[in-house]
Amino acid sequence: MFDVLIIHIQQKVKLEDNQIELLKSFFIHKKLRRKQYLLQEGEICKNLAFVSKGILKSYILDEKGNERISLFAFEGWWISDFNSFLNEEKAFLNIDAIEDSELLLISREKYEELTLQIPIMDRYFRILYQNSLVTKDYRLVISNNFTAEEKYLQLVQSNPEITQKLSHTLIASYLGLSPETISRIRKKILLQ
Amino acid sequence: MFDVLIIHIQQKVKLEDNQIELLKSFFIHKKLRRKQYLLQEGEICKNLAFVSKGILKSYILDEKGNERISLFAFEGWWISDFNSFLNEEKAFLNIDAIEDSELLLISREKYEELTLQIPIMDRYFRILYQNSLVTKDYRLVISNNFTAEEKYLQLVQSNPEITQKLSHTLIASYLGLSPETISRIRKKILLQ
DNA sequence: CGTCTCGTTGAGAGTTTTCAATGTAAGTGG
DNA sequence: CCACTTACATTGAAAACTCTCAACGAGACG
Repeated sequence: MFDVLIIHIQQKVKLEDNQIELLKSFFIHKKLRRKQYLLQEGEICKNLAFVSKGILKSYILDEKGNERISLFAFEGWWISDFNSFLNEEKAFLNIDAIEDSELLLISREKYEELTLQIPIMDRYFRILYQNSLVTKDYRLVISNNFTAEEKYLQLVQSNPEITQKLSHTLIASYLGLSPETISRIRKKILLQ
Repeated sequence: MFDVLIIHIQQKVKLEDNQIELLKSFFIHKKLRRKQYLLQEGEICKNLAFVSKGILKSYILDEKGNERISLFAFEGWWISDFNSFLNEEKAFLNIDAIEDSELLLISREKYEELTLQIPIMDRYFRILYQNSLVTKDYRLVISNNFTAEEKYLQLVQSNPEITQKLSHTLIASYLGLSPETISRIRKKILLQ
């Protein structure tokens, strides 16, 4: 149950056996069915979630009720409404499961306690967030400056997992494009 | 010279006096004239820079040579091409000074050493990056889903420092819009 | 005084979205 | 297992949005 998490952490920092046992005690295991919510807009995001199995997505709803996806979280990824989680403000994101999933949840208080009791977890999260920032910076540059076609091609190249496992509708939403645009781009690429 | 940095760090974690002295030894002080580069595309980004005075910007150049800004760094902010800095890959960002500035630079090796010698700096950077992720997540949602007018209004509200101190051209570039679009939005807002 | 940058405005072009229609695939309940 | 419903991908046409190009005036600076 904790294998994926422990491996993920050990790739970045070294944990002692007793630390591993202690670490496990901070988490709660949770299963999520397909389409089941982990978080809904307006709630306080109580937990940081590690995906040990499955795929989740976070998104906002636009004025017409369409999902605008901000993140896919595959196995080995963390997901939450970070602002809500850290500052106890109302979540503006929704989070739900794209397929049946399993999570390890840690609450705000436990998260704080964890980093204090196992200081090297500060290092783990520092490195995790550091890498995450690189990715987000790049996504932001792409979002602001690339055309629809460039955005799609770049995603296919840099993140095949997304384009292989997920529907075009989800991909379109993730890229901030309409499904029709994705369809037309794919057609154009195939004809070339 | 180190005041801004020390205060910034102390807001997030507690440093002992001897740690402060040790910390200072990891940094190099550097002055940058207006328009002077800190980093150019293609170089390896050797340093993480803390802005103790002034304003810097990071940007890519599009195919026509236009600057597409990814970040403004005001006093008390960090700036770098994070991917290049961490992974020693070629920088895809340029960084230069918008006005005469003063920086505190720390190299990759010193950064590593710093976190090892003063472990609480892992915590500082963890919290720093954590907050930065919240901001970037939000920027990404806006970039993908908001109209030009919504982007501008949101920036004015949430980040008045940018709209007060910087030219419309710079703001346009930061938002991924043309200067003409910003001009038209401003006109429309004034008429309302 | 001349030069350069910046902000504004107009017109036209290009890109992407929206709306509507259709066919297909997938999921659900009897 | 089949009928029904729902979701997904595609296509066309029109609308909306934003950019590009060009021109102009104002202000900063040497």
